[in-house]
Amino acid sequence: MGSVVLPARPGATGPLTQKLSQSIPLAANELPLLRDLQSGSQFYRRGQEIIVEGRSYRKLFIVMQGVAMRYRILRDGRRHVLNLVLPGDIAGVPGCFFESALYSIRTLTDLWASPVPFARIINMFHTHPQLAAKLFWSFSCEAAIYAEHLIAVGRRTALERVGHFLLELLTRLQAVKLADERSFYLPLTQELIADALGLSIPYVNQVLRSLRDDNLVCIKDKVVVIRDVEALSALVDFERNYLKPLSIADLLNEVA
Amino acid sequence: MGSVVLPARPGATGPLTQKLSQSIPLAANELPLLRDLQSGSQFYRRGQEIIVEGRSYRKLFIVMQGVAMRYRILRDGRRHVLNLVLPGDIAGVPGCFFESALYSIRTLTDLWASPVPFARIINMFHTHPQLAAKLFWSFSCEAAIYAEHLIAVGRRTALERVGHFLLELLTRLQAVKLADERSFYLPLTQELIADALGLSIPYVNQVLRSLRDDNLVCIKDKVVVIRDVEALSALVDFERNYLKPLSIADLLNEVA
DNA sequence: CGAAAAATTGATTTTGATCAACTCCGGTGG
DNA sequence: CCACCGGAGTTGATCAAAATCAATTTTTCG
Repeated sequence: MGSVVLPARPGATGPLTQKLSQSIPLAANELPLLRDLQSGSQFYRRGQEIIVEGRSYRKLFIVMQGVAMRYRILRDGRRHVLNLVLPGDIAGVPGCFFESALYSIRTLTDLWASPVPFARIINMFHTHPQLAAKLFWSFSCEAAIYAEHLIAVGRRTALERVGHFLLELLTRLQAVKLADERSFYLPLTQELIADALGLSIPYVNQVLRSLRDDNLVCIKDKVVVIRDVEALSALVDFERNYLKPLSIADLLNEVA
Repeated sequence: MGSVVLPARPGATGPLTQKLSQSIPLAANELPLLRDLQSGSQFYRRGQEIIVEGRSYRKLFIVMQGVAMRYRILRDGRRHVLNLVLPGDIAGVPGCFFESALYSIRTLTDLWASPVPFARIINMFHTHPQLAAKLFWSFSCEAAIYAEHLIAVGRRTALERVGHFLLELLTRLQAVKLADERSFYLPLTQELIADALGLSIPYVNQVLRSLRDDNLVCIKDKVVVIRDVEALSALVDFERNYLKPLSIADLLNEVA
């Protein structure tokens, strides 16, 4: 197990704080707690399994830097990639509330993440109910992402799936300042895309080539450039509503 | 809008209480609150839209009796059914934290459900943090169900998908005493199954016929009988772990 | 009872999988 | 520095699972 503890940078807020603050006003007294949750970064090298299906675990992992994937291997060896875990995401939910892990999580790059024991999260419901509500809200938004994946895989064509996949990553990475208006850096393999979208590798390759030929998407040296976000969104029927949640402020204000 | 308020039966606990209590010990002081949440049942007739995509809404709905589906219509008219909402389920999560509903929810039968304003849920994080944690836990388990759907639609054959779908419903309905060891009553149409699994209607029909011919599953008069649960589970690689969550008791005890 | 919804079936087509090379590239060790 | 190795990308030929199309029958429900 890689286990080099990163020195905590006092001023840094951490990607989770950044992500949350985009749509939820965070109270002054919540910031130190959030910073503390993200302070115990451990190092995991590329290709390492953070969570192994079938084994039990008692921690969540707040990703600080780097990328991982959550996946399952079926009995016939097929793999399905459930999602990519980006900086600011919390790895281990859902699936944490089971005797043993339902899915595996493996790093795609060298990665720093802060492990947080379950008990600490549960405890937060008592000590910081408002912050707990905000995390609850955040998980609900994540569930909306999975729902969109389900629709994409269930009822969309290969081209639409690939387009959605890339546009979603663009939007999610923008939320943590890891993407500019139209491009981002990620070590995506075509195998990974295929396993996330329920497609075969050669067909993903074919779809990507056609997107490249149409000057819509270019992937080179691990940099994904979406040359025309509007055109691609229209082509694949992408609505980013599900990634732009309502500010929870109104609801909280009614209570506070 | 149907809006006949059901008289509250003082002794009844409600399906949500029943479902939760299967894997979470509920404290004595939480029971009245849970009962109260489920007490304001409204009636919705079959085929009615409880939540309409694109419209805003400010309530969740605890289903007391009857069944509904959550779905999305795509621009080309295709429909994808995200899940079935059974008694004891809370309709409206996820998707509630957005400006407008991301999905529609329509009843499949006459249905009674108790609307609960968001503010009341949020408020519970302050007044009953432990119960809030339990609801949070419950939503996380639901997220595991969607993850399994995603795997099924992404990487399983049509036969496996249908088998999983029926076995999952059996297990979920058993948790609220609406199924016996091997059968349950539900108004499933083949169109509904097709739209939930990303298949075409004729193909679903073909798969169901082959299951019937093999004496594994029989659907007649809205009663689904799984003639050999073990054999079907083995055939379609169904593991019910994801529906049997860890009791949260240990985690809560560490705190209380 | 009658209309509409749902189920069933078969013929045909399509999307995307599978199979099989082959290439390109980056790292690594001699 | 270069040969080599393995992973990833690319391509084309062929195949198959499942979609689509088109009736026809059965069931359900008002």
